[in-house]
Amino acid sequence: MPELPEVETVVRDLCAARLVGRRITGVRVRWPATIADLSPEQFKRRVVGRTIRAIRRRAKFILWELDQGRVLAVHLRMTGRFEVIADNRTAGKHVHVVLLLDDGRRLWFHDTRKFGRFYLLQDPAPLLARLGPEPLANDFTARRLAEALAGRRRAIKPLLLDQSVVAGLGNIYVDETLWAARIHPLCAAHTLSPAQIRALHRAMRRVLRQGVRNGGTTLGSGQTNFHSPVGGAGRNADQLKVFRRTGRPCPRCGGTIERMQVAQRSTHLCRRCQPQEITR
DNA sequence: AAGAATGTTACATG
DNA sequence: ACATGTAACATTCT
Repeated sequence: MPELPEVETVVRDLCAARLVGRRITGVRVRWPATIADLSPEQFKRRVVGRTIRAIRRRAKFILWELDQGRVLAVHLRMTGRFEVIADNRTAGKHVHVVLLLDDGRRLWFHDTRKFGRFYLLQDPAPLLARLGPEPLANDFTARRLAEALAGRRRAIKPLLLDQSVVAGLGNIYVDETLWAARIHPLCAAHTLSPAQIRALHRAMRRVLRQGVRNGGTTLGSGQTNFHSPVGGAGRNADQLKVFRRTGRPCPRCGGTIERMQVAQRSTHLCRRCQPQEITR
């Protein structure tokens, strides 16, 4: 579900819901594996009483900065989802963590597939140490992208999915970026021309910014699809050019969008716009 | 009703 | 050290 634009949308939504300044007055853990490294009891003991000082994003992590120098880093993985609850509904079976707040509201963590993780840390630096640059940061230039790709002989798609190369892209936005840059997903990174790297850089930022502007991508209508914490679906699905559009016409050239497997992920492309370079 | 699903990591092999 | 491939996590959706 969540890639950079979705996680950014979640963080903005949590901030807009005025969670900063609230104190956590209680914790319920219904699926202990969600809490990394700590027992639910240890987690509860360390979190209850803390005040939320700030909520930020790094790559696909949501960073809850608490008082006493603690940070709760949450990774949503595939189906993790926060929901701010202001009434007295009862939690459904996929709500695995509940945080009670001092203003009477609750925060639910839904996660159908149970891959999401909460890391409660004194210092998040080790967790974040291996992440590559933020693609939307002001200082992420085409030159920095070129540096990140320098000397790499791997195919470009698996490299862009690798969070230590660039942080925040996932399967949707990589396919959309490569289509926009007219680059074949199997193209070896070291064969990209400077012009292609500039195109890739521009495409990546345009595609991600559009995703953020549209409040993320919600695919289909199931429970497991992305929703921001106050319940909204993202509006970006309409803007996707190739992702899950197999067999439909390429919006740029009219060719047929194809699906192939790359790096064990389903990959969508237009072969006419994204020719595979001959690599040796 | 089999296969795929927005993510990551550990492990094996080349 | 680099690269690639597979399995695993757990459940739902098409």
